[in-house]
Amino acid sequence: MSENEKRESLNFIEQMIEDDLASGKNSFVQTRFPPEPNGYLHIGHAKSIVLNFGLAEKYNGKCNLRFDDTNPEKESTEYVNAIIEDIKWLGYDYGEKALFTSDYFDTLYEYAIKLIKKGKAYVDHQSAEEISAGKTNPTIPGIESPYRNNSVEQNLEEFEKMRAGEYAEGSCVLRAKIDMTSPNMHMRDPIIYRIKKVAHHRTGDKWCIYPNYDFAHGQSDSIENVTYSLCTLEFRDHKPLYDWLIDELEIFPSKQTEFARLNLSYTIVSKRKLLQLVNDGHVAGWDDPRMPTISALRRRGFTPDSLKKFAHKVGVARRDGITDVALLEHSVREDLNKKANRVFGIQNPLKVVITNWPEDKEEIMQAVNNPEDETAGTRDMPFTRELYIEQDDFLENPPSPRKWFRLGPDREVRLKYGYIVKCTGFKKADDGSIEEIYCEYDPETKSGQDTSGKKVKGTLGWVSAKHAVEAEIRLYDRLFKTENLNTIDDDFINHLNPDSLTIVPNALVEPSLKDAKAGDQFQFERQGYFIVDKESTDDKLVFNRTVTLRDNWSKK
RNA sequence: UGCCUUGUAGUGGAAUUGGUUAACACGCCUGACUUUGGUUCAGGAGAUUUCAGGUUCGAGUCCUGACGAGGCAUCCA
Repeated sequence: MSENEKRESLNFIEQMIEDDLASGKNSFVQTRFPPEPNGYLHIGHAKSIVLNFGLAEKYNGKCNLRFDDTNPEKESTEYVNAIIEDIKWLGYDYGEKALFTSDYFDTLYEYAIKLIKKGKAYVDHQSAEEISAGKTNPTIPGIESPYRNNSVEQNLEEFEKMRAGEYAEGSCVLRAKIDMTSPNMHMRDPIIYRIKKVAHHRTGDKWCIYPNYDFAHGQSDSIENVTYSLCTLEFRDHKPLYDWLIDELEIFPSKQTEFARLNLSYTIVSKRKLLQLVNDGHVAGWDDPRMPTISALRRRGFTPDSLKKFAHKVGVARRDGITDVALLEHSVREDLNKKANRVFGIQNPLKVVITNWPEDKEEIMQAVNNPEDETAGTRDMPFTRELYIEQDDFLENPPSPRKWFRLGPDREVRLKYGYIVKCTGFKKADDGSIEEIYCEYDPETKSGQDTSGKKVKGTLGWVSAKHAVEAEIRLYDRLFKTENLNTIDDDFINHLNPDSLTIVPNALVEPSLKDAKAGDQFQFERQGYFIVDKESTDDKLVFNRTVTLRDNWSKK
């Protein structure tokens, strides 16, 4: 039971770091988060961010934010800014400024020349198809390029011509000279520089040749003295190349370690597919609250803490699996339960007339803002003759009182912070729907000063008809109806959940919400957590449902 | 039929590095409390650690083999 008994178990990366620190192999921890600015960050990136920045915090090291911007065709400043906003929102400190691989283009160019001079790189004039064909396939040795043994002088000259724009795009590339027979395809003379006569979002027209990932990433890590370069599993095969280049270049020996990317049930985590959802209009944008992007999760009402907690709960390992979204949902509930003030919101209003309540009487009831946080205080709620409750809270023919705690003919419930009322009748509309119900309140049962001794099972939320504030509520459900989207054979678009968004245009919320501002978060009692959307206006409040409350009742 | 990574309750993920009844979390099920069918609290079910051999006093951990899963053959990252 003592403190030292509950020794926290380390994940394999922490284990490695502590071993390195202990053995003196490393004396500090430097990590980096290296997004390519070609899309928005999503929940999977959040895992990586928390891992990299979290490790730096834990071991008193540093974590750089470095944009891996070596492909000008796909990258833009819009994405850079969005990524920076997300990281700041998560609350991480990346030092003085964000770094860019493009800042190292001069150095990288020098590195290429060094490699050529060592006879370890050559300019290949074969077409893309020829190069690809030369690599053959993993089961048989590749074929050497006819340009492979050109002289250092010639390669130097031609590489300079590449840089000067004298060769057409696609006409030649710089290749590392390694081993065309390697069983590892990445070692079969990988392309390290290609011609792209495209302006770069930061360096403009300065360059018409750009290094590839393999000749940029590890080198940038090295330039930044990164000790732990953490990446996802699919880069495992690049590691020998990563090491080979650092070795040949004789630069700081950063080390790559792979971990499994996050897969989430009912969720797609692929930049390409997310882009498709946006482009094809399946969602309203990158920050559509149904998206798994960080900006969308923010708009949906997820907090930085909830995402961090989630990342820690998921853990880090080397085998890839699929995490249940329920864990994400649990993480927000856990956080918001402590932070969000409680209010009453009625999605589908049903009028209740308290027939024994005087016509014009208004009584002010005091409501607790957050039972989990005493400092949150209380608020006033006007109680009047005509109220609204949730339609779902009344049933004309309810099951037995043991199964149904809410209202029905002759049933009693408490209106929270108000009185216990008994249903004495109801009126139906022509179409058979319940138009309004009639109740009598018991004056002895006022909240806080109940002298009746009555006990009721049900407690309902309500809002005074006269004081209610209109609002639009957007109910979100999972974007996809299929649990594991990694194992489907058809187009993922076929798996979209048609009911992922339900708009409730005429909801009513309690008067205290009148001045709620975008970003304010609440728990609508018995319903879920909600956040005021950015599209909310003074005329019409708009709430996004972050997540429902846990519900042990509807499951039965 | 090449190479790399990886197989532990439904899911994620530990196991003092070869040591007794295989953590913990989510989910699920009971019960208690409750002016949220929430929260909290107490408890429970659920694993022949993919399989088959082997080494050992002792194997989830080591060895061999099989099988499964994922990745690698973009002038993407």
